[in-house]
Amino acid sequence: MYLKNIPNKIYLKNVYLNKESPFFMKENKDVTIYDIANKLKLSSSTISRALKDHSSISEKTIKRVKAAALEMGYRPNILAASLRSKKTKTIGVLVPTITQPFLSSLISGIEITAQKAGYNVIITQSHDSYQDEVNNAKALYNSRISGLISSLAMETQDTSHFQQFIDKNIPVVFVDRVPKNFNTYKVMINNYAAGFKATEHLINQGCIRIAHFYAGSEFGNLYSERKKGYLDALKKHNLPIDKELIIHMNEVTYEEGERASNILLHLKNPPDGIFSPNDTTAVAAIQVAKKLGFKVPEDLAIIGFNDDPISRIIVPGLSTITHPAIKMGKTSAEIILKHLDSTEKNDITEITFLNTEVLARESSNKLSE
Amino acid sequence: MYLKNIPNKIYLKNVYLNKESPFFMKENKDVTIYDIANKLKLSSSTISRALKDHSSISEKTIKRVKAAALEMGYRPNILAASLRSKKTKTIGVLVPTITQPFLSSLISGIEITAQKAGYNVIITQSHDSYQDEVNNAKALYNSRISGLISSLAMETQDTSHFQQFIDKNIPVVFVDRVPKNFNTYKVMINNYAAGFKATEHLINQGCIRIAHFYAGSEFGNLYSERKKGYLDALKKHNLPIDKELIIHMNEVTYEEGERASNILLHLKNPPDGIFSPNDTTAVAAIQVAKKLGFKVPEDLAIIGFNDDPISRIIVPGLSTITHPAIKMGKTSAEIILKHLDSTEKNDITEITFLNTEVLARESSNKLSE
DNA sequence: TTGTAGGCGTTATCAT
DNA sequence: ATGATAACGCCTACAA
Repeated sequence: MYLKNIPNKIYLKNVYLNKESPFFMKENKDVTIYDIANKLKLSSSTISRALKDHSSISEKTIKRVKAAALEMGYRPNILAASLRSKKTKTIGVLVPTITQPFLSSLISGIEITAQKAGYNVIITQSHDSYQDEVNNAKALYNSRISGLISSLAMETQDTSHFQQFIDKNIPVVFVDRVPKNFNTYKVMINNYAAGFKATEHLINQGCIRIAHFYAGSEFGNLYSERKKGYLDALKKHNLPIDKELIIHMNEVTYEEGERASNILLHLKNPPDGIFSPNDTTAVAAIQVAKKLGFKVPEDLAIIGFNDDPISRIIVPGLSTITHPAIKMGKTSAEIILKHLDSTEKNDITEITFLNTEVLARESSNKLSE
Repeated sequence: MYLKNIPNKIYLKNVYLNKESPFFMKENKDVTIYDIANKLKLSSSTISRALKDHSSISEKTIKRVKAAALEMGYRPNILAASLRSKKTKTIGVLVPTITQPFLSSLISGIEITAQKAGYNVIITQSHDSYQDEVNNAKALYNSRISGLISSLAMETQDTSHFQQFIDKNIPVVFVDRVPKNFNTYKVMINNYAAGFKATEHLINQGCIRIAHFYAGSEFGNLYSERKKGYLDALKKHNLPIDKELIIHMNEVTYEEGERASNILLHLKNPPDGIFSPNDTTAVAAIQVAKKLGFKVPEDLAIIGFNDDPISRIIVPGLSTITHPAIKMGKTSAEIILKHLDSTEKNDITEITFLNTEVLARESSNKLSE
């Protein structure tokens, strides 16, 4: 009887031997279930069960145990539990950067949902570099995350570094910038439909020569889908497609937006509308237009994409496509949690499309004149 | 000889019994140092040492071990190592929100530095709620983070929930919104000096009636320091202090900025300059001023704080105070790493002040006329 | 309802 | 230079 739970007892000697925590320091050893067991003359397994309200433990014991745990300042050792159960309760996030408004909102949504479920969120940034993405994926894998949420780096063409998660049945959710040929959960908006809507909105406002910025690699097919929507909207309304009005940019930065806008607005026959696949470049367009003496929206209507904070601050207010960032984050996290909860095989090819809408502000408002 | 390393062998039976991973699934068991040991007819301790280039292991063995590890797809189990060593290699971050440009940049800096050192970053948001801050602190504590970086919630008056970390010798770094009476690492800017510089800049531009927005609780003394700098700059230049021009706001939001600006610009004797403690409210001031027919900077010069992305996009460009967000993040992480590296007692009362500068754009440029 | 025992994977200590 | 062993704290199959 008095011999049980010995291991920890012996080790207590170390409290006095360990240089880093001599007995006079308050850096006291953590209380374990063994300590509670000894105090209550119970076994460690009973404590373990009681703390989790196991059905086989009597009400009375459960109460005693919990009271003692509280009093002794017990905190469960997640590491030990994880090692034993092989489950970590952490979600890994791997995105290009966290400083873009869309992505920081996305992560915020993930954090809120994870938080509630008692999960930790580990973040990593690829800075749009393929190599960093590969390295971070490896690091997260080694950290034994229980699920991964990722948005691809611009550079990424090959996604085999995500396969390791699938092989271990660790759910992977791609958000927004998703790969074409990788079977796993995806949370995205319908970029084609959004591009179509945005363009049609300009057409409805009376634009007949609509320009488009078009960006990035073909792999994360997000921008090319928006472009398709743009083209099809023109077709539907019998408007000619003028290649001169479709400008490619490498990055969707303010500078690239300025460059593209300058090209467009110096054409002999400049556009009367621009559909920009991003708010930053749309704002650049507004500024360049104003500088060159174009009136927005009278001479040139502009619509962006994302509903970034600037879009409501710029004058005139930028019309844009709403992009439900926080909701996408929450949804992604929910998918992970659901996958982990269910014991059966999940269908990981599920794709969730979230809704987007035209948010009309002044920059496209030609009709009220 | 053939009996050693038995434990794992026996357990292998479970591979066939475990419902979640029957033998025909590829969800194979992780390779452990025992597996390598068996294959090479060595002991697990030798493997463990070899993998860490321990000096007592022969070159030859180290090579053999590493080759085998690679070939067998070994990955170290961080959980087991952490449990054993009581060290986790994770940094916890507890901030009001990650969607503010300043904070997302801060976290980005933290992540970059942590990444390089092989640390994970766990993020949590308090949403400026005291209760959430307390809960998140507890959760991070239970996750056994090795260090904490935090910026206080607006609501927070009491910081005793951070004491648990100090008691366990877990380094805590407060950034930007730091508590007055809590002895630990702090990384901040000199808000007093920055407020002084900003105000003096406006005075040098010829302003003689300078207004100021003033926000938030007194506890995180950041805004009150900026205000002190403002007041002292006026004094130094023998300008009167007019209480009418000092407007308190509860939050530093766009809406509050609009409200405050409207009050100011409807005064009989409106200001000819505004020092806003934040870019968002400064931008609001620009917009309100323009709407009311004030010319910026001719009638009203404005300077903000932070150098948020909007400040260079708004027209006229917003003069502001640079706030080295990424650097603050990197510095905070470095402090944590340094603390963890050193075996001696550290001086945790160290305060690091980072430099800020006036970044003059058009919104305060009265002199070039 | 409660207890026993052994293992999760690694590492430090003490041998050899 | 290498090996045996116990311990980190928790959990669960099996026993009582």
